[in-house]
Amino acid sequence: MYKGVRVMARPVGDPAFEDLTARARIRDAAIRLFAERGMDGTTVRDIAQQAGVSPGLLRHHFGSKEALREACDAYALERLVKVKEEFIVDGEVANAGFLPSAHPTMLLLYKYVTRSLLDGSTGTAALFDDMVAMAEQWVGKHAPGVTGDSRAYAAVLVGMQSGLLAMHEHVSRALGVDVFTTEGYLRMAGAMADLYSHPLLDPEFVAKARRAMPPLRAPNPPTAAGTEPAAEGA
Amino acid sequence: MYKGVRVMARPVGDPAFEDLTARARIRDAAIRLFAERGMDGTTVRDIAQQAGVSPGLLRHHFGSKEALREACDAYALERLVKVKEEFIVDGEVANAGFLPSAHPTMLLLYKYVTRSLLDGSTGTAALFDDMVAMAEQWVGKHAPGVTGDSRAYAAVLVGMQSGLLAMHEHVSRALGVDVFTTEGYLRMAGAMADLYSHPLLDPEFVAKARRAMPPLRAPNPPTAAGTEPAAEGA
DNA sequence: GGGCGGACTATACGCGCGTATAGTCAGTTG
DNA sequence: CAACTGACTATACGCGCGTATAGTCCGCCC
Repeated sequence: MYKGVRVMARPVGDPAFEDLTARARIRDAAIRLFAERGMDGTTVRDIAQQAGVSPGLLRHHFGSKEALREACDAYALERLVKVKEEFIVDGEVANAGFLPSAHPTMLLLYKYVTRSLLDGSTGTAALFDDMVAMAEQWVGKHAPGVTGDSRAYAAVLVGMQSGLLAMHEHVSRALGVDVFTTEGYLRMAGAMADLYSHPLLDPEFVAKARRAMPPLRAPNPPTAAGTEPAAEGA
Repeated sequence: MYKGVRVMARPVGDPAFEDLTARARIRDAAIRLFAERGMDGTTVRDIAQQAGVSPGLLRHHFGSKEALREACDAYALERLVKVKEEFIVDGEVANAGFLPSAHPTMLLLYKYVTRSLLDGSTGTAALFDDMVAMAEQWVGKHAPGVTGDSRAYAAVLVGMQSGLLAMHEHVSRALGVDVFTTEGYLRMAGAMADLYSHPLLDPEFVAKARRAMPPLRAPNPPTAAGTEPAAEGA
């Protein structure tokens, strides 16, 4: 155990902490901290302290901070697809789909991947693309009222889903409960079910709005206040 | 004009660049860079260079980087409410609501605010809360099929909307067009209109899933693979 | 049992950051 | 004209970062 600075805060919920190899402890600490503060907001010294090792050991095992991130990405993705496989095995979605997500471990991985998307990881970006492709395929089969741009529909669907998690801090504040806890996640999922199963907008209203769109495509649409991104102000 | 390092890249789309006061140029450059790379990813030296002034002048006018951020927040919010007022004046929403958003200036401000939400600005966090309150009120009046948790419904709605913009990089990649351009934004809006005006999920399926939720609220739900956030792996 | 390799720590280097401060220069005011 | 003010630059300080490197300790194999 690293004694450089007295280690006070151990991952409390983690029973087998001492049993893990240092390499695994570093990776887990990194996932936790990257998920919480992002890549830039986390220092290798932070990670090392959380893992109970010296900063140098991190470099010994992973080579660099960037390489550590890639290892975390790979690990998170591997575990996620493993769960996904278990729940899609026989044909279609065996379970209700989002329910295994309510497990604390899954929630942490979701949080990590979500943050990783914002941090610009190429690995999770590829995951996003896969999900869009899957969504487009799904929409093509079970298609509800998609006007024709199924690609955009799928991209928006996946973007909203992951984006909602990206806004977890604000959604949690509005709900008074952390949406990355089982309780909060289920409450959020309930509202999402509402949103997805009942139309929110009047189709007539939408049609009218859609008719108003084409003229806006001009290079400089004739709209409200302000000329260019930089006008004088307060 | 600052000559410390030869200034090559000026904001090209900005005709009245030279006419702006240095203070305004700094603020505009900051909004642009904060929107693009976030607060942490932007240095005061970057901002100063973009604005064509010395780094010291930034401190002279704004005091600190954090104070500059707050000035940007205030400016962005002020301009946004000004536009919002113009489009809600007489009673309800006069226009189609999201259409003034298609203006380039608005898109930049949206991008800024979205990023600011992720960067933890208290000002934009308050804006988020306001929007949730407004959404809850709206949903209460024109209520579609909300089961009862209108608060969560509103929070999810606003979270998805802003979160979708937070994922703009990935959505843009999927669509092959930047969603913060007028063209891309309108395409995205079209898909959103589809999504909002037609139910995506079978209400029967949703009801079944909802019935499966309560048992999961136990502290450690009996779900898939993995024990705790940290098990040995790849 | 002697050497070899890998896990691990201590220490330091160089860089870029936000910030501080002293100084220059033009315009204004009595 | 002298004094003052405020916009602006030059320069430097200190800190914390990612990274590099030298060294220690211990189990393993011939």
